[in-house]
Amino acid sequence: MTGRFSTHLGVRPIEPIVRRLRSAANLSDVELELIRGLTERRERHAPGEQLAAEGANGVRARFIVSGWACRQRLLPDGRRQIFSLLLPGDGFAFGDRPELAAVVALTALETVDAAGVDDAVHRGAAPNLARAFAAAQVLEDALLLDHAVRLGRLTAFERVAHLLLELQQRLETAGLGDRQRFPLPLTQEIMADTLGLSIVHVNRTLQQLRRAGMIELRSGVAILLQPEAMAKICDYRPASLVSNRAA
Amino acid sequence: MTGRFSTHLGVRPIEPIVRRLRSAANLSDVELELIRGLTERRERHAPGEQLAAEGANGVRARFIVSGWACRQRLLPDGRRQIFSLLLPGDGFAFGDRPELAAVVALTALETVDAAGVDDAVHRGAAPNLARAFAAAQVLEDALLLDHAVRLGRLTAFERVAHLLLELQQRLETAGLGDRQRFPLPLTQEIMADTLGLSIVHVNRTLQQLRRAGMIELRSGVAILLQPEAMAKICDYRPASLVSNRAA
DNA sequence: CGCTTCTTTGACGAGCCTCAAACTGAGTGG
DNA sequence: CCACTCAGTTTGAGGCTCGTCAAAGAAGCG
Repeated sequence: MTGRFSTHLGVRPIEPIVRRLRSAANLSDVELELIRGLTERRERHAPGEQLAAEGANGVRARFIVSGWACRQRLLPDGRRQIFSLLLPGDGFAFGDRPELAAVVALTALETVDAAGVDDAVHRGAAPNLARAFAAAQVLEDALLLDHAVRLGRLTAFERVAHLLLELQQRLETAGLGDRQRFPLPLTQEIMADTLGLSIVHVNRTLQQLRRAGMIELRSGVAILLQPEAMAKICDYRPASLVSNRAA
Repeated sequence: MTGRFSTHLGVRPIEPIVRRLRSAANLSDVELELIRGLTERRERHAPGEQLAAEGANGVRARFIVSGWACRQRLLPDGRRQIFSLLLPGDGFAFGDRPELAAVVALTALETVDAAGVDDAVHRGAAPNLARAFAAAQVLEDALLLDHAVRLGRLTAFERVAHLLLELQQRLETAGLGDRQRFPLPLTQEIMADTLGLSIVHVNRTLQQLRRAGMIELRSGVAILLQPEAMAKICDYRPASLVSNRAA
């Protein structure tokens, strides 16, 4: 039970997508209908299922309706690096570029085909949506740079804090959490592979954050008790500030 | 003296740009002339000079003619993370997206304005160039993911080896090195800030590679004595394999 | 030749990893 | 309804990797 954050029976299941796009650009009524009308080719995926292979071409664009996924790469010896977490409202495989990382479901997942929307945008038929997509792309790039800083120059403590703040912000934008509480359906192994740490060390670092009175974690829900203090510690600056100003 | 690799008095100074673009798509004669005709607004920059600020909008597109630069971010306490090294033939500030990282000269640098080329591509006036730019963009993204793996999941030894292999490959593509030898005008501090390591540890890791008989470093020139063995150790896979197939 | 920047070395300590095992909680089947 | 299982979390012990501090060489440059 994830309580108010349950994602599998949302009354308006498409809403996270709408909220995300609207945060980037004002959409026309026609464009809104285009998004809200996305019901074709809705699919369910089990945790661990691969939605797109690394190097794949021509994958159809999809939005994530509920559940979490990630973009990742595996090394031959089993080491894994997760590049980004994909939340409800996020999309992948837009544009016709090859996939540079595998897309994998982390939880039970619901996705919907967005090839039509992708086409409309590239045909020039949806200028506001095009702007929203461009902004989303900039945001994604910015998040990847943030991630590189985390991996290269932050301590374990800072990395965990920084990631939690990023997730809080993104989920709030998608309408799935508030300033303090948000769903966090990740195992510590997933966090470890995201943050470039071992499982054990992630566990100990989370305990540090708890003992410091900064966070609470219970049954898939995270609570940030002192978001400002956390942001100061790890120099967190909301990446979306960039994207909102994209012409 | 960097010998045969000297970059400051090249007979055909634009050639690295041409070679890079040609490796991604076949250019028409008109497009080639467009590139070779780039002589306006040629500029020199001293090491450390900032060519674009983080968050800046509307920066004019430029190609690097000679010298090395990087994209980077600084933390308030002075820590630095370098996201990518920009080599002769590379460009930056293409498209009208905000700069997500500062662009800074690492050596004496020569650049040339490419706003005209950028415009031509976006007006649809240079379809092959457009394809080359798209491929370059994919390659850049792929390199950033490689970088994230390096930072998150490779050991110091693997990181250094992986970076050297990447640079060998990119410089060979630009016509500035061969399978074994290439110019490496980086201080160990720059490598450290690229690889998420301390200067001291980079130094000791380079010595390890030397003692293992894998590399030689002398006065700004790197020699890979066993590129295949190195590639195996750090699971290096040439990122450009992806980009060459971009539609 | 003297300065500065860069590289190298040593000593030491901290952060993070590995191995191993106990604990918890949510199914699942008898 | 209660073992049983399995995935995930937590704890402990020990050690390696990597960082910090400090200072001594080297190398480039005016």
